[in-house]
Amino acid sequence: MLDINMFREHADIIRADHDKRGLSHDQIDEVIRLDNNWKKARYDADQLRRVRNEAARGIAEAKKAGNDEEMQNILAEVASLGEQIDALGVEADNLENSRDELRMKIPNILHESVPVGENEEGNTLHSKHGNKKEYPFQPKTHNELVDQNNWVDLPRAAKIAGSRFYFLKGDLARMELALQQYAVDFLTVRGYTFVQPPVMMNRTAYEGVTDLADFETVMYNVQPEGFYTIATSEHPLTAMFMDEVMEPSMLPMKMVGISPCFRREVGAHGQSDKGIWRVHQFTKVEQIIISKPEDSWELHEELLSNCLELWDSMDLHYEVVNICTGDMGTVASKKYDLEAWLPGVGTYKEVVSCSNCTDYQANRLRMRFRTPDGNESVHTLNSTAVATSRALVAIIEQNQTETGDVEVPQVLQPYMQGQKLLKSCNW
RNA sequence: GCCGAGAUCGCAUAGCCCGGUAUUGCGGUGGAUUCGAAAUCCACUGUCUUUUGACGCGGGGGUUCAAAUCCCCUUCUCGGCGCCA
Repeated sequence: MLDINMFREHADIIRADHDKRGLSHDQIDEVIRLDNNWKKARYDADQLRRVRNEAARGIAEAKKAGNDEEMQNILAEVASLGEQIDALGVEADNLENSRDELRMKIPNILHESVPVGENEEGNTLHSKHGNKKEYPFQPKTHNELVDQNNWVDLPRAAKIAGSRFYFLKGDLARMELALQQYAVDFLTVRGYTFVQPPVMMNRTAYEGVTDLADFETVMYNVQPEGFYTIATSEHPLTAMFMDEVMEPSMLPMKMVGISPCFRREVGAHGQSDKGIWRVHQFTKVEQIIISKPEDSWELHEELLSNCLELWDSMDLHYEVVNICTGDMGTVASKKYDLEAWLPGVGTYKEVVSCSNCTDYQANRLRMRFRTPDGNESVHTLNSTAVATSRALVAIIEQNQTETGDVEVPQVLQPYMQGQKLLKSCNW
């Protein structure tokens, strides 16, 4: 959510941003109109409250002085004031709610380096990494490889849960665990604090970190308590400091989180998403930073460079793309994606997303830090380190041999008792 | 799950019984003093606002001219009992 002062003082900046995104100015104008009406209603209510407060003080004094007649006089004067104040107060609240409901839908201001484009076609190549290996045979898809080795059981998962769930078995499951440990260790030595968050959140906290539409299409609602299962540990880790004023000495706060991630994936269908690529549950190791505004762009590059080093260390081939205006969500101001090469499928596909959300989440969550001139909103940043299911797909396809075996990346071998090849599961 | 006690400004605290301008300490910022520092002293230190104005005592509702204070609901914390991986 953008600061209300942006609408009052710098509406031109928001309008210019909407032009870049190809959006009309209607919503901006409506927020400004509602804000003006709210200010007026509030002013009127404040004036009536003032009259009432003055009367209340008068009554208190008259009572103290034992002047009963004076007290009765004042009481008669303010008899109907309460109702008027309530009516104006309700009007002001309604205006404020409408204003903020609309304000929540207005996207973050994009960074100047974000390329302009209508959709994902407009994303620009930032850099290429690793070797695009040549295979002296026709590379198989990850789906063919996991079937051949019995590493994934989709039909039985569908039987006991539903489609897009999976059992991960044997050595592939062990490599999944190795990936988690490796990524956590990798970031811990770089000064990030390991945090395991709750995997469910209440509605209020969740509204602070996500697009409202996500409640219908992404999150599971857990009854009877009404919790929402998290779609990523970004959400609990960012909301962790909701409603708090942080000490500047705590910033930047760097965390590495791990959690299962739950996604309903409403509306997702199609052959290309078969298997474990797009699923309802996976594990993700995530980087989170809460920083002062002046540090966030440098730290955004740090998050990216952590990803590059991590993925390079596993000897994988991938590209980094700079997400364009038309492909950006509402929350991020700038976003890089890592797209790994899948030789079996023959395309690059998204495995990491690295965003600077500036003060957009912090404004909703009321997360501030202390400065000599008052409290200021912090900036929040997040980046995948590894989403294990997708990293597994990239490793399986890129490290396959002619016989359908998969080589374990060297850096993961210590987490698997030195094992160099994944063994098939025999059932 | 049951019973009891709590939640007050960044932190810690007073006020609550008995309704009438939110107390004090710490921390922070600025200033005085100093060659400089420590110590000391002074001021400021919740939010909003076109306001010598309004709001603010976990959240929501009620009673009242007036609620931190009284009543109801709710969340969380602590203690006791129960259950439990």
